[in-house]
Amino acid sequence: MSELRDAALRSRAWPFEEARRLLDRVRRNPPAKGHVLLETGYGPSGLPHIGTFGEVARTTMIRTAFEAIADIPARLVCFSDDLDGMRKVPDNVPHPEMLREHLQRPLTAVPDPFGTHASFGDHNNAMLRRFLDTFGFEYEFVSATDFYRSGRFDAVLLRAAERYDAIMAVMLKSLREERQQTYSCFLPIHPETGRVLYVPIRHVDPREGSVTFTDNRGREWTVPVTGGHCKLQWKPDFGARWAALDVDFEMYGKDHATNTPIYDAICEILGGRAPEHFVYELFLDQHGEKISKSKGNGLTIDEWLAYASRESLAHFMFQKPKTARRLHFDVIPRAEDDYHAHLRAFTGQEMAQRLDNPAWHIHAGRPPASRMVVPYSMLLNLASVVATPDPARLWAFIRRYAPEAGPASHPDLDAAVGHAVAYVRDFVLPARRFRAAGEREAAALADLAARLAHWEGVADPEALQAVVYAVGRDHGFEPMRDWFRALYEVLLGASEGPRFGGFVALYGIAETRALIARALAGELAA
RNA sequence: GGGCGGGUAGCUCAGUGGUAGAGCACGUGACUUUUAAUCAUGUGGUCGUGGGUUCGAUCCCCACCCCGCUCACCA
Repeated sequence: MSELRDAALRSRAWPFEEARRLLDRVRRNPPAKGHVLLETGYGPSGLPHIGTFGEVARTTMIRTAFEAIADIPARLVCFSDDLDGMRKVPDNVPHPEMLREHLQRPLTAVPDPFGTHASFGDHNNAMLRRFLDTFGFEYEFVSATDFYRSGRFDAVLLRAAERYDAIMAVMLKSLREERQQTYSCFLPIHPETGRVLYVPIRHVDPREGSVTFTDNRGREWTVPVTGGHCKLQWKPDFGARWAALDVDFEMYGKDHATNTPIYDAICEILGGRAPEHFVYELFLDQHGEKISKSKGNGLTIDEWLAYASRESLAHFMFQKPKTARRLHFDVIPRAEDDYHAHLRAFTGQEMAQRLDNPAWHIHAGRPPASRMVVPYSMLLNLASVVATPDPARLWAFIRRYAPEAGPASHPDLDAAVGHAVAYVRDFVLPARRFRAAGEREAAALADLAARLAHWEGVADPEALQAVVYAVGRDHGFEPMRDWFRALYEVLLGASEGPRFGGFVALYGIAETRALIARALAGELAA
């Protein structure tokens, strides 16, 4: 047995814990399909959110761990429930009035409000795939609409018609009396309106494989359960899908946890074997409230990626999936720095430690070397005080600490510089409040500009600092701090800032004079 | 009511059956000139409560307390 496998079989990292459960499962009962199938589900009623990403990232980590300990291949299916009826119009998409006309129709039957895809469901599916591809996940995408219409689901749907009573017995037990009256596991799609109907089923014909119902205008219809003419209610849909695909593993958030026995029972009624489960905790916002699409709290994937690396997000997802964790802007810098700390630690670690290292799981066992010689939290600080949206200026500061560093040789650091200046652009610069200079301050500023105009030689930070200080002294500032405060408030729009000589050296003497001129002309405070 | 998670330094959180950790914050020093964006260093915790297992428990087991989430209509 290899050193890796030996250590992996004993690792306490959660992906290995899960992988071992999966391995036990297939040892007892090897899958006829010759591989292990992991599934993640996606509801394309809105844009993919960070939880969807997390589910795929975590499932992929388990898959990677499984492949390290088993000789059976593992596949990952990303299943989009796009035959689901659109229950409400999302409030963050264009043309809501158009969408309103298509309520209750399958998402793949609703026109794309963005006008770029064949349907709204296709659009959202494409968004999901774009995100997954950006991260380099290996997966097979399956559309529920295709799955139903292509007939791949038919055998299980026919069995559901045969065992309708058994399914209903499981379902009704979980429902209140009121809902029991109208419940059916089959949701017929109206042949004329194309809407997914939540109507009582009057008759199920297992031999014909059809269901009969009455629509809201009193007309009676009989439609096949197969071929996409009927959809299954979501709980039976889960179990039926597991049975049809022979799914071995699926994780979901704890809001689904109570339903596990129901999903499993349906799966078994339909001849399947219930997969292994993993219930993860939900994400909270900075106030400890659950993150939900409708509330719009928490972070989007795009927001995270605007201010930190993909790997830092993967690192966040690796951490403690069974603990409810806060997901908001403040956790980003730490995620980035922790990720790089683990990359650095990896090199000197024994195999057992490596398998517990998040970097192993983020990079499928082969993490790169970190070139992040300046911590991201420091970069943010630095970018904030310099208040520059220009990566080159930030790089000039970085070279004071790390002269050997550069954008080409340190791509991860360069990316972090880009993220830090994005942060400055989006949060620091808009918060700046410039004020006009007072009379004495204006005179001192004009004096400083004049002395800078006569500057010769290199822009030495210490020499420039001496000039700045001399100007303050000559104009009678007491305490001297008032002079520096004035510089920051008038020129930089903040009450604190960098050591000013150093700032002038890096910002540029001519540029500083231009900045003073604009301030004295009242352009900054305006 | 069922299920799940958390309770460790002032704050946010790591962590391990063998003397308790980080970041931030705070204190001090490095600069004869505001500030820290740097470096060094220090203060700081009966690891929720009570019991059990153990040579030894913050960690494992049991009970309890507090906080939060989640499910019960829909997905």
